[in-house]
Amino acid sequence: MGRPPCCNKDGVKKGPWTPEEDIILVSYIQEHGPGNWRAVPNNTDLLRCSKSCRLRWTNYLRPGIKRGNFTDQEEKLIVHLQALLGNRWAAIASYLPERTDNDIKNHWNTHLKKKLEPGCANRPPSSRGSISKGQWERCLQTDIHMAKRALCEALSVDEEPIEPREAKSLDCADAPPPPAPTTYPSSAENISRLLEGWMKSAPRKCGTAAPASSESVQSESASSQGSASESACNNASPNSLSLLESWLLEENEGQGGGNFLEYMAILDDACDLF
DNA sequence: AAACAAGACAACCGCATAAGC
DNA sequence: TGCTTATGCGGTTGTCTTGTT
Repeated sequence: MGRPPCCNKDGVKKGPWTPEEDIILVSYIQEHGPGNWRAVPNNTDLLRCSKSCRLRWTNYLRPGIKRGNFTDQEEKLIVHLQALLGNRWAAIASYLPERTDNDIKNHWNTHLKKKLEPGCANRPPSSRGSISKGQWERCLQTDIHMAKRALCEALSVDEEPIEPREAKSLDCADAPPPPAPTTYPSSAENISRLLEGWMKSAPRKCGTAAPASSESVQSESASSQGSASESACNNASPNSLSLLESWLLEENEGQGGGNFLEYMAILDDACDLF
């Protein structure tokens, strides 16, 4: 179908969000909860379309979002998940609950893709057009061992980089963090301040502390879309990753198979996306 | 110090699909 | 059952920041 009618309306504001707009949006969600985005511009003074509101919330304002540097481990995980799943950023993001799909996509396009391009060893299964659902599911099942090894690499912080040529580029986790941006839209601290008051009064869903800073928060998902954030909420930690880690840990200790079925379930979830 | 280039990231656009009627 | 609308997702663009000359 076409675009939502709201985006065709005249007078819909575009461009960067202002602090005032953020506050309005956060206040509304505080009161009504996320979801029903259509109602947001109607019930507030926001001159934004519903999509814009949803994106602003999910990509920037939502509690539990980790911003800033991607760790070496996160980068490896993204690289391997991208190799497995292709450019299905929402699916990849579900394995990194503190990161948004947009964030992962941006990081991939600006950092990781360039690092991998020379060899193209981690070619994704191109696009959804070139492979059928059934084929892809079979591929995924057939390549389960490859996936396991890849994730093993991804979760092993001490291991060598995936490819020798990445050695230089993937070591940014040790680099000092870049200076915090100072302008409003880029400042996580501003958002933290913005949310601080709200989080103090917001009902605790996960029993985690309110985010004093966006770097330290646990995911308190109020997101409507969120298998990712909901799962993070339920476990107070990225459960998928924990399962993988524990499974791989057992595997490495020669007790493999214990959590394999659970991991298969995770991969089944990934398959459900096709 | 100014101009330019490159990088980084927030936001938008359009398509696909689920949901409701 | 088909149509309309809302939402989610991925690709792309625009803008701001930072680095270099």
